[in-house]
Amino acid sequence: MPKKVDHEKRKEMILKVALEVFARDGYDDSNLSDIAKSSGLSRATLYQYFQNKEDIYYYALKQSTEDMFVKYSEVEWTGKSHPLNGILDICDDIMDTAARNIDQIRNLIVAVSKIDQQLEDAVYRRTAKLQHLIRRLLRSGIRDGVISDCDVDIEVRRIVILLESYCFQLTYFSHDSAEVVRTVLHSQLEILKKLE
Amino acid sequence: MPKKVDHEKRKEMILKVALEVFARDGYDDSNLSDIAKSSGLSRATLYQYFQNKEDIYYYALKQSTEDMFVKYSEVEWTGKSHPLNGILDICDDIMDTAARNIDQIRNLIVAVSKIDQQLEDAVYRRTAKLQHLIRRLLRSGIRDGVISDCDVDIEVRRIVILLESYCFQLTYFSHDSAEVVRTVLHSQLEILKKLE
Amino acid sequence: MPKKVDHEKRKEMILKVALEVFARDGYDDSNLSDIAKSSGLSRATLYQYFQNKEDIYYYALKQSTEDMFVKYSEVEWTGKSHPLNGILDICDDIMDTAARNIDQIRNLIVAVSKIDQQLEDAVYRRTAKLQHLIRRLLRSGIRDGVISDCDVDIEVRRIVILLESYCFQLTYFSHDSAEVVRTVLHSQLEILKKLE
Amino acid sequence: MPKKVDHEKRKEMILKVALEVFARDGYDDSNLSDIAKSSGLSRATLYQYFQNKEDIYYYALKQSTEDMFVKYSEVEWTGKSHPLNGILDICDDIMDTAARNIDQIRNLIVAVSKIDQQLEDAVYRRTAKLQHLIRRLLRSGIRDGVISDCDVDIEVRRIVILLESYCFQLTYFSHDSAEVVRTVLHSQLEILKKLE
DNA sequence: TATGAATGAGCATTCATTCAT
DNA sequence: CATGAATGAATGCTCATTCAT
Repeated sequence: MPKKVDHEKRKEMILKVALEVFARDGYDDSNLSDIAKSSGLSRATLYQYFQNKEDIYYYALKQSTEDMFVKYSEVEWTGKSHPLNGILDICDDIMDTAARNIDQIRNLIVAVSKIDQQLEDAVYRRTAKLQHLIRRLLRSGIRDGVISDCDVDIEVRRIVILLESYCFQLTYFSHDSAEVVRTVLHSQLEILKKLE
Repeated sequence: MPKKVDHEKRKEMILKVALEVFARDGYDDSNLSDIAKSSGLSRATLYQYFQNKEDIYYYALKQSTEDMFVKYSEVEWTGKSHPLNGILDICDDIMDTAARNIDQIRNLIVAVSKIDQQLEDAVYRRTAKLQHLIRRLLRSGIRDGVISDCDVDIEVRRIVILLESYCFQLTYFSHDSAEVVRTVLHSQLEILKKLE
Repeated sequence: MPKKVDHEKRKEMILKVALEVFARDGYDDSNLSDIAKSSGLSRATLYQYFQNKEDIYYYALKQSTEDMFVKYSEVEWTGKSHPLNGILDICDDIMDTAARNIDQIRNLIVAVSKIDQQLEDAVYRRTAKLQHLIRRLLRSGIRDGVISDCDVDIEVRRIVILLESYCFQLTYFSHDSAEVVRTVLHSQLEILKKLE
Repeated sequence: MPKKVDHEKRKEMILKVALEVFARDGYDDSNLSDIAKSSGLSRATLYQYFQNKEDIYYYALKQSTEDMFVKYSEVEWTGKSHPLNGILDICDDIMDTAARNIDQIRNLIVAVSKIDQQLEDAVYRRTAKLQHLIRRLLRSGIRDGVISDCDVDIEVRRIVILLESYCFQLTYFSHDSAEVVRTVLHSQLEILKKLE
């Protein structure tokens, strides 16, 4: 039973390389030769690990996003002094992460809009836990009287959309522009604070 | 010089057709055969009007954006009851226009990020007059004491960025999501209103 | 209006070359590079005349068979001394033609069995007029009392099948073997002669 | 030497599986992966039993044909009432067998025409015993005065060729068409019967 | 002996671009 | 001016075959 390489490890390695290539050139302008060369493998070998180009793309993105959002399902964000601070911390953390992984974000945006017909659903699914967490924080804040009564669903959506916009600015414009979105987000959260 | 007019007319005609094709299929998935066929010309003839595919794309987009923002240089927006209402009307008008031309917007976003290396500058150039108009309105409002004192440049940038986000949501998500951005924009403008 | 080459002529030239290549290598083992090279054209150019490889194959065969059977719709075969001699002449003519175009025949057999799922129908369609002619000759012979009463349809079918077998022997075996089929065919026709 | 037996057994098993795959998909459209998977072996292992794909094909066919014609070397066919009935029985038996194994026959025809350059010789070799048997039956009939004097070699060849034609019709056309060949064969044998 | 891993060679197809007329 | 004709350069994908373990 010869088993020179760890199949899963190789797969991940390829995906990592592929993600870089896709991020740099986009799906259409990239080609398997590049990915193969960067992987130190032949084009044919890629087909032992993945069905086709789209398959590689799909899994590269999947892995990328799963890594990115997995932590927001944790409970560590709930014990804050003020629920809005919890939300704010989460949002800041997401934006910081995004800022540190611009390539992945860029790729994600271009990518999903091509493969997944319903980007909205795709993002929704991936951020479902995150949205749930924010919703819970908002509700507890309203219950405790520290967040003014508001339509929770709409506020959650606003927050998510601003986070998306942050990523968009990051991708297509600059870090500076993205930071402006951060101030808007902060300001929107501020409005929710109940005046005593 | 009647020939010259024909030449220009035909050029514009090609660009118009090209824009439709690009909007429908995207840059990569479109091809010159389609544009030629839709123009009623041969593929080779396109090369007498433009250097190459990218050239056609570039000018098609340029024309598209120029058409879109040309009206915001007018002065009709200045005579409003409250300068913020003027800004609001302009923003709403832009967003309405965008909503009515989703394909062009989508194209624009994907396009410019490919050709123009500095998307930020490109957008800046195209919206320069618009930004100038908003800035003037803000300043006059502050001078008149109806807009609270604020960093005008930052506010203008916020507005522009939110408008961009509106377009982004329109392109990659849905009309509904985009409308959420509109509420954020309204809310941000509301904050600027001076309390008496 | 430049028109350096006659489109139809070029098409025919390509088909002629293609037929040779297909006849020599078979459909699967042939490739467009070969056809292109033999045509003195580039691979890409072939696609200006035909949709794809299968298309070239299809038309090459179509042309080949149309040429081959077109003459049997003529009436020149009817004025013979004995209707069986007419049939015999036709059959001999077909077999002679086949013997002179072994490559085309070989190609036809391999080809149609791959592309056309219903080879039987394909051959039937192409030999319909021929069958009709033989049927008419048989009937007139029976009416005149020089051909013994028989099931005309079955006899026609026998003749066609023996002609096919002749081609089959020609293709997969040898000219000599095929000639044995000719003697069988002759002998079968002889049986039909009415003894006085 | 138990290993040796296993080796042969496995070889036969592979050939059996291969024959099925080849019969189903044809030589070109089949691939070693399929054969390997169906054999429960890895692709690489096949190369320990056979040189290459063509080798597998060759032996698969060889085994197939040997199985098919092996019984006609027996003597059970000689004790018939009339030698022509013996021949007729043999021919019918062959045609029945062929009709029951259309896939193998089809494969055989396509196959041998590819690998064996001299198909005629190949078939001759495989049917040598059969031809010998028929020849003996014919001669004994002539000697006994129940079969009219004829060129035995030619008649044997006719019979073999009609049997081939039966298989050909079976492969490329239909069972019905093949049956027409059977009537021709019967009719040809009938002619040999000596009139008293 | 068996096989997981890797690959070279090959193929159909697309398309932007050039050029002679 | 306009265009029919031609093509080079890519690209995704397949598969028989080799080899180290």
